[in-house]
Order: sequence, then C-alpha cells, then structure tokens
Amino acid sequence: MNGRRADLIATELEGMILQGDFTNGERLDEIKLAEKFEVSRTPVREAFQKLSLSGLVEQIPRRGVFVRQPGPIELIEMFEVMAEMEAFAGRLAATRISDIALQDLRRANAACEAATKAGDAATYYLENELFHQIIYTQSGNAFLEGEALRLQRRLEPFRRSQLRLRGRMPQSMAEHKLIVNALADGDAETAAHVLRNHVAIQGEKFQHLMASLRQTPQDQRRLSAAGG
Amino acid sequence: MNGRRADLIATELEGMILQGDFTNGERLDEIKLAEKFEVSRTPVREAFQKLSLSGLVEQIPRRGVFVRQPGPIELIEMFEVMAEMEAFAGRLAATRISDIALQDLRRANAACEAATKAGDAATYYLENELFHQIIYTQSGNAFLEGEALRLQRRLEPFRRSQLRLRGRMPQSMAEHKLIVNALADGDAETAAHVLRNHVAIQGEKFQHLMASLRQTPQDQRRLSAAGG
DNA sequence: AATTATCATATTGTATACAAAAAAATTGAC
DNA sequence: GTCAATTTTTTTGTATACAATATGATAATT
Repeated sequence: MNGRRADLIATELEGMILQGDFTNGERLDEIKLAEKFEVSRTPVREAFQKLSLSGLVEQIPRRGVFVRQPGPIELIEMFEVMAEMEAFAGRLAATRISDIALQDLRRANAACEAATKAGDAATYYLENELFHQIIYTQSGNAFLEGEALRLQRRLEPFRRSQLRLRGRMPQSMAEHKLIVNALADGDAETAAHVLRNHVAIQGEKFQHLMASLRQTPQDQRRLSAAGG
Repeated sequence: MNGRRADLIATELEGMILQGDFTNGERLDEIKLAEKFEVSRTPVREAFQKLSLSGLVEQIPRRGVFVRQPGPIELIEMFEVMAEMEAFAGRLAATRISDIALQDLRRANAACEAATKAGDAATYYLENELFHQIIYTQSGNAFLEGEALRLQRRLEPFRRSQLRLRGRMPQSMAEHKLIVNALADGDAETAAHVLRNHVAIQGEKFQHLMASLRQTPQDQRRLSAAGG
C-alpha cells in the first residue's frame, strides 16, 4: 500500500514485457489490465507513460499502446552499445577497483562455475549479472552505472537465450578470469578489450541470437522457465 | 490538437527544465501547471511520469515531483559518458560515412566558423549540435544515435555555458576539422580519439563548468538568452 | 517557552464520468 | 457476393469527484 500503485504496475508490466509475456506488437488493453491489477484505468495509464519512454512500448495517439520487442537489427545495435559501455566501465574500474570488489568478482565467478556444473541456470544468470554489475559500480561513474544497468536489464532475456548454448560457458568463464586479472593488474586497456569482446555478439553467438528470435516470446519464456 | 495534450505538456516541461526555468529541487505544482496549460490535472500528471523516468524530475510518493538538476559530480559523469559515446559513434562512422554526410559536416563546420565571427551564438550552438548529430547518424547504429541524442539534449544547456568562453572556439573549430579529416580518411581510431577529447571536460573547461554551476538556473537562462 | 496533540487545509493518488475519435458491425446499393 | 455508407460499439483522452495522506496551524499540556 505505497499510495503509488501506478509505479508498481509499471514495474510489473516492465517485467512481463521483458519476460516476453506479450507478443510483439500486441496491444495493451487498459481495461483488462486495470481489472487484472484490480485498479481503475488511471494508474494503468500512468504506468504506460513510463513504459513508452523506456522504449518497451510504443504509444500511438488515439490508438493505444503496443509492446515493442526489438527486432534483430535493433538487438545487434543494443548489444554493440552494451559492449562499449562495459568496455568503458572496465577501463575506468581498472584504476579504481577496491580489493573487496575484486574478491566479490572472484566469488561471483566461482558461483557461476559452480552453477554451470550443477546445471543451475537461474543461479548462473543471477551471478553472471552480478559480476558485471560489480564492474559498473567500480567504474566510479554512477551515471554510467545507471545507464549500464538499464541496458543490461533490457537485454537480459536475450542474453539468456544466447547463453543457453552450453558450449560457450567454459569460454565465458575463462573470459571472466581474464577480466578479473586485468582489473587486478590495473590494466585498463586489456580489461576494456576483453570486456568488449566478451559482451559483443559475434560468430556463433550471432546465429544463436537469430535462432532465438524466430521463436515466439512465449516460447522463449517457456524455455527459460525450464532452465535450459 | 493532437488528442494527446499530455505528450505536448511533457515536451514543454522538459524544455523548461532543461532551459533552467525552475530552480533545483523546486516542486512542480500540478494545479498551477494545469491552469497554465489550460487543462486538467490528468494530462499534467501523465507528463510527470515521463519526466521522472528520464531523470529530469524526482517523484516522491505522496509528496510530489521535484525538478532534479544534475550536480557537479553527476554532470562530470554525464560528460564522461557522452565523450565515450561520441568516440564510439566516430569510430563506427569512420568506416561507414557517406560522401554526402562528409559534405554536410564541412558545411556545418563552416557555418560554425561564420557564426563565431559574426558573434551569432544561437547559430553556432545549432550548427555545432548538427555537426555532432551527423556523426551519430553516420555511426549506422540507430540505437546509439538515439541514446546520444538523448544525452546531448540533456547536456545542451551546460555545454552552452561552457562554450561561452570565446577563447576555446578556435580550438574547437580546429578539432572539428581534425574529426572531419579522420572520418574522410576512414581513420577510426583517430576519429574516436579526437572526438573523445573534444567532448571531454578537462582543464580550463572544467573550471568554467564549475563556475557556471554557481549561478542559479535563472541566471544561466538569462545569460543564454542574451547570447553570450 | 517549548513540546506535543489535535484539527484544518492542501495536495497527492485513484475512481468515475464524459467527450471525441477510431474500430466494428450493420445496412443498403450495385 | 462485394463494396460503400451509416450506425453502433469500443476505446482513448480528459475532466471531475472523491479518498487518503501529508503539511501547517492552533490549542493544550508540561
């Protein structure tokens, strides 16, 4: 009972869209959503405004709001920008990172490895995201951190489908170790370089991303829920 | 008469905040703004949602929305990210830029120089922004272009106060030429490097930015309107 | 005099009512 | 049967009404 149901609804809807609960281009029905959340149309509409600015939804005057899943080209572009942001965060973090943060990175990486061996996809995703978030924070640039988090959150469902290929996980782990070492050594350029390549979409990753896009969002969600 | 007054109000308010029409921390009064725009509170509130997500305004439940001008540290951080984005756009553009775009860059730069000589600040700012926007577009990455535009727009008023120092304008023009040459040569690394330094805040620019922050937003606007 | 309690007022947040526009359905002509 | 025009229905957008919470003032108590 926050007194701001609109914000809760915005967060809820954002999660649903990112998880792929709606098909691309689907219209969000104010009335049905209001009934679903047991509120009036007003807070639902306020939530729509937020979603439209973050690009998750397109608002067409007098027509309604439609969920807008990024197409293949836009996805590639977003990953390209993400790679550059991570590289930048890494370059900054290399000269600023604390010993505690380095420990946290190693712990997160170990947890990733353990999760891989245990076949625990959920934990893997969580710890992997944490690993990267630590680097954002250690960049010492709070604005960059915020932008990186925003983009990471937006790309999260697509990254999942990408990481499902088991073959890449060992390499991904190895790259994590290279990143930690570069950061520990204060080697900004290596940290930036490895991070950029780590995040960038290239080679086989590209094809897997494309393949995942041919599934419907519902399919993606079902696969994710199944855990790989 | 779009049928979406809320969007118009959002744009209007965004402009007012960016121009510094409100003091930092000032509360935006729903009722007064509704009267000012001659609408009810509903579209004003919908506009608030958008502003809050873009960070121009902070929304505190049951308290209201307050304009949030970035402080010195956040500004530095934003310029740092902007510099990196421009560098990345330049690196991409170097291998993709069209001959027509190169012509446009040279034209915009010439217009900048002419405006400087004529003491026409407004034209200078406009053409300078155009110069950079051409590079965003020529990066070939529409997502990057959008993000860069967003940040450019957010930083615009602060960049103005920074460029007011006449002494830097010749150097800025020279840097523009270096950028154009690097792009024309397809020299991605040079383009990236020069653009990063061109946008970054360092040395005397830093002090001027700090000095401009000691003025109230109203003062800044008055100075801008006066044209330098 | 200072502090707390209580009350009045103002403001936010949500629900509902209404107007305008678009989508859908029905009717009519060919 | 198909297409166009008109009517009906939905749906969006805005205004207003109401409820809940916070703010400010006043009164009471120590």
